Amino acid sequence: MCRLRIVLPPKSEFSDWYHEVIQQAEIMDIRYPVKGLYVWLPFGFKLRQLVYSKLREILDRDHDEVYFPTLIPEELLMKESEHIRGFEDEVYWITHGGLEPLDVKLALRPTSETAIYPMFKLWVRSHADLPLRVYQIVNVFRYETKHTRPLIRLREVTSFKEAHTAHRNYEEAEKQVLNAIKLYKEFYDFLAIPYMIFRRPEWDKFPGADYTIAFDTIMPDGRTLQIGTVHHLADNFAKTFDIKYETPNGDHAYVHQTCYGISERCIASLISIHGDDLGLILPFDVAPVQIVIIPILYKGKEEGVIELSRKLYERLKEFRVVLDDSDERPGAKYYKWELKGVPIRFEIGPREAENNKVVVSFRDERRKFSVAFDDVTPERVVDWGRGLRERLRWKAIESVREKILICRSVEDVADAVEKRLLVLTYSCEDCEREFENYGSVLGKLEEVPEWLDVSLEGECVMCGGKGYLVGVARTY
RNA sequence: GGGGCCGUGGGGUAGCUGGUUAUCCUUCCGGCUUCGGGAGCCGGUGACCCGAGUUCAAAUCUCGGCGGCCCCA
Repeated sequence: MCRLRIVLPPKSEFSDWYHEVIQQAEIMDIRYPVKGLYVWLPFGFKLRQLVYSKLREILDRDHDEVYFPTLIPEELLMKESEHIRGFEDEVYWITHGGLEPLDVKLALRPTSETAIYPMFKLWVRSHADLPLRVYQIVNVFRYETKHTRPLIRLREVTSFKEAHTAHRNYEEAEKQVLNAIKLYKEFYDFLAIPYMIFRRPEWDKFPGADYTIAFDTIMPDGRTLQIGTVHHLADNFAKTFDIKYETPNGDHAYVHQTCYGISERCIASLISIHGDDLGLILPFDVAPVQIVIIPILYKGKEEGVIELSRKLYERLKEFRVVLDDSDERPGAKYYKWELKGVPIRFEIGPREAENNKVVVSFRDERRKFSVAFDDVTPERVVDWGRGLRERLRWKAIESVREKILICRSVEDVADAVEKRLLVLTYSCEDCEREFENYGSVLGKLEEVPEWLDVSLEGECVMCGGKGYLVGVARTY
């Protein structure tokens, strides 16, 4: 009698699923008529705000938030030669003011090093000004020519959190790199997203950096997604932008810098890794709607049901809770709020009203159980939220783990990458680049995740020499 | 970087070897009725991507632009 309407493609068809879920769950409207630019819808923007306020909270402990201009004059952008070589083919240029051609072309920032560091030169005078740690959350522009995808490959990255720091020497900057990694771990653990940390190969590091550390996660189709990067810049930019400080004994020295960033790809991974065939599954802390209460109204028995629903609503007001008394039928409401990833649902019908109970269902498990109304306290709800995050975390780790294969021979590598697995194998420095023939080389694994059992060192599968663990995969 | 496919109401589509009022589903709006996993009935709003060309006549054919999707490197 009730025809099952298929609204989402199954998650096993990941590309289609992703495309649809982003629209249907009202994360983004992807119909904006410029390639690579998308509109954040209210629900998606709320999710963004909740996720980024966690990121802010983490950074605010020892960084200051700032805001630099979007436009960078050509001369500054071009100053660091290696840096600009990495970006020049994807910079947007402003060439006119009204009808007048501009004397100085202005770039829409592809990232902000060249905007920020000339100011660092002015700000840093003595060793007492160091360390200097700032961050901003801004849009950046890149003229992508390949496939653009909402939240993943954009021409306007709308939510780029970039941090920039300056230190007295290489070692202190390196400590900051480790600190940044720690902060990013905390952030992704909070989102229950598994990650692996790689040191990018020389040819793939950030243009102008001494080295680059990257966070990668694995999407449901087996391709990896880079969801965070940390760069040690040494004194490369300091020399270019002449950022010097006076040491305690009166000498002058160049600062050593780091920068590190996270973009809305964190939202892409959040959606992709936890979601299922019915839509989003969001951790309790970042869900725009944390709780939905659905009254089940029978003719003539509405009063008690509405009364108990309101009472529950009042009691849980400190959370983001919706009492859905619209005139859709209960089943339709269940599907709607499941699509939107609401972690906890309460159902209240005549049976519950009569016995002072409520029916509870968690988004990830979908089984229902009955609880006495008086037992539904805010503390209990927080507890349920914690439990849900743990379950999500383990489920995510499982799904990532089964997409990793440890390979002991070159043939296995080729085969596994073809099957969309993330390959971990051993390589020495000389042979590392050879693996580019099979997929993208993610670099040297910096540390073994607690959920993976593998040794960081072994024999290079190419030449038999002393090797370290490297990742090879298809990437986004 | 190379190749292929496609643009029709808000979403998904039929029509495309040119010819009357552009098909169906869904969404949306109004009404009735119903409500324990996507109810039903009645009524209504709403579309041929843009530009040029061919033609008596273009959603339909040709070219260009813009936009989207897929495959390979």
